[in-house]
Amino acid sequence: MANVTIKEVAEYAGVSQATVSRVLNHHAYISDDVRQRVQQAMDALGYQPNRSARRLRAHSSDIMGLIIPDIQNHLFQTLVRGVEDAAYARQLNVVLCNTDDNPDKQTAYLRVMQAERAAGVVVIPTRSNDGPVLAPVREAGIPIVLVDREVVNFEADIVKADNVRGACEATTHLIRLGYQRIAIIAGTQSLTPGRERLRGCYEAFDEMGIRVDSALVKVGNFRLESGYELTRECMSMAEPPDAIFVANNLMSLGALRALHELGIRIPEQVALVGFDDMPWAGDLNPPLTTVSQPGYELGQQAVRLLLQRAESPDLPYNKVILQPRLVVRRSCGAYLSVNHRD
Amino acid sequence: MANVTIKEVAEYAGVSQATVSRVLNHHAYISDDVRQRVQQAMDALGYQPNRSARRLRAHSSDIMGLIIPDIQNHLFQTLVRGVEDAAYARQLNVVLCNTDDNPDKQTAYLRVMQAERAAGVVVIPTRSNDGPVLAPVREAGIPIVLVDREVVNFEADIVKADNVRGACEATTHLIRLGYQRIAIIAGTQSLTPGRERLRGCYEAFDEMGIRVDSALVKVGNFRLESGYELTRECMSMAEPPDAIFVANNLMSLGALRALHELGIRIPEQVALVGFDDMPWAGDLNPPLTTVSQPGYELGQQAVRLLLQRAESPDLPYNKVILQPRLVVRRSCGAYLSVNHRD
DNA sequence: TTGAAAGCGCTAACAA
DNA sequence: TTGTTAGCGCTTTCAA
Repeated sequence: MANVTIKEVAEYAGVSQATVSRVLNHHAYISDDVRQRVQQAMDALGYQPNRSARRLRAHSSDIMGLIIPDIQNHLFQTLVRGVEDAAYARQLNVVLCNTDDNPDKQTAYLRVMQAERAAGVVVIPTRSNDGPVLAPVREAGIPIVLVDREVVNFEADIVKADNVRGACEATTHLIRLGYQRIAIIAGTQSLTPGRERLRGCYEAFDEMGIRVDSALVKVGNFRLESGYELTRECMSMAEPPDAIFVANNLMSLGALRALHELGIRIPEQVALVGFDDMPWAGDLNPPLTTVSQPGYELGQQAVRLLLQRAESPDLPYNKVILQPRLVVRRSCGAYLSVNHRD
Repeated sequence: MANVTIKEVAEYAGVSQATVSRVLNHHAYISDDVRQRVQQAMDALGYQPNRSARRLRAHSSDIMGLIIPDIQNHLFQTLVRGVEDAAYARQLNVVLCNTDDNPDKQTAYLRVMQAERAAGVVVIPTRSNDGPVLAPVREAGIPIVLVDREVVNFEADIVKADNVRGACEATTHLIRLGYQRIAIIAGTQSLTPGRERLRGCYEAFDEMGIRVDSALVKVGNFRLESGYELTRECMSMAEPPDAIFVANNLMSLGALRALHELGIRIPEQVALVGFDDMPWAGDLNPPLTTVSQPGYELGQQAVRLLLQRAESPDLPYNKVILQPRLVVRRSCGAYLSVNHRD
């Protein structure tokens, strides 16, 4: 019943395998008569070409890999949608690999992609020193596009948001609102976004001529628990901050939880600004001010770069930087005077 | 540099391809001497077996498909983690396919999986009449496990939560709290969870001897916008409800947003209970009472059934039903008397 | 314990 | 316009 081969189709249609193959691949120079007979045979038998065999010949396939660190992170979810829509429009099947920020898993998935002769791979690498695992894949002829995070000693096409600018804007916003003791809960410093967002904060302080209190700069790891812990740490200081900038969405949820548990009112007692928007950020308590990254566009651009790279492997590498946007809601206190109902 | 073949390894090591293959597959009866030479050759050359070729011979592979309708839905995200962890522990690589509830995409991905000779596929089908697209895949020898949603005329292993019980508990909870006009925002009725959850509500009304006001039963489609619209509809009634049960997480976020926009206080003016928990449900405004499905366990069980099916294709089909759990927070008004701060 | 050879399903020369 | 044939990289008889 299942797994009909080209040979059987050929016999059924009374032609050679090559002819079936030609029909399959829409070759020119096939008589209508034969084409129809073959089509009918394929339909009748429920023929489905064996991809392994095809790939073995063609040394390539119509799947593309998308390797992300954490499916629970809304930014990556949006990115996935962007990649999928763009890929789907070009007849590429996206296979999603979730590494859980585990380099071993990433290596395993890269291996799979290489072995599958994927048409390309979009990667948000687990670490900045992932070059040695990425390089062989590229050398095997598989185009790679990085998203969000750079890798040392591994130049490649990359799409990312302007983290420095986003963090700088957010921090400036807080300074302008008059907060005096602004705490920074930074993310993993071995990752580009972690470093850049912290840098953005410093730039804002610099520009506004404010001295940084290093006791108020905490470095976390982009996970919820980390935001939770560091927020509690902040608020238990002798002189707690009056505002907190948190470097990603997961950590800001942690911060929110910590503040709720401590019974601290936001933004009256401490203002909060996060990085990465979430569709329900406006439904949180209070509605959360965030720096919104264009996740969907990041994904689309990644596919665009991938296809471009596949076509012209020797072009110089591209760096696409998209602009984030500060979405002001209640948690930063911007609406305190007009909208203060507590 | 890349794409070393078994032939090259064999030449390098001075043995035959067959021998290299044996080393690769950990056959018995190989001299240590040869084994070591081959190993060294593989390392030196950076050999990676070509999966397409392997699969072409073996008619199977070490990837398993996980086909989900919506990566933005937290339930499925948790499920993915459960599947991945279980699969990873058994050396299976999970490829995730996001159908966006689009039957065409689902068909495309199923085709890919079949062509890839996947070791199995875990599917949350887009529609209850997906039987005709699922059947051929199974007939091709690929085990299929359904999760969450049943398919008519397609018996298969299935893992799901006890939707009836979950919805019944939630509704009973609202009734016990004394609400008189309870609205139901139900989900897609062509899907099992949609039907079952609505049934659960009716059961609760029955058991408690309450007459259902059919004007208060609205049927949506499990999407955020749907929850939003129907909630606005409810609240604009001449006699609006004093409590709302919403049949999934996305729709409850929509409901929340609608109520916020209308300036309606929860739970004072209307109580709210959702289905499907989210990690940040406690940080919403107000903290949301939900029926929590064990997404992670659903995923793990699915993999378990899949492997069992792969081993013994002819066993009768299993139906695994896991129990949900009502997580009481503020939105249902249970804490109104003790915790009323507004 | 190892090697030679056939063949998995497909495509692409080359011939006709 | 179609068929014959070789071979992609691997595994697995069968023979040695």
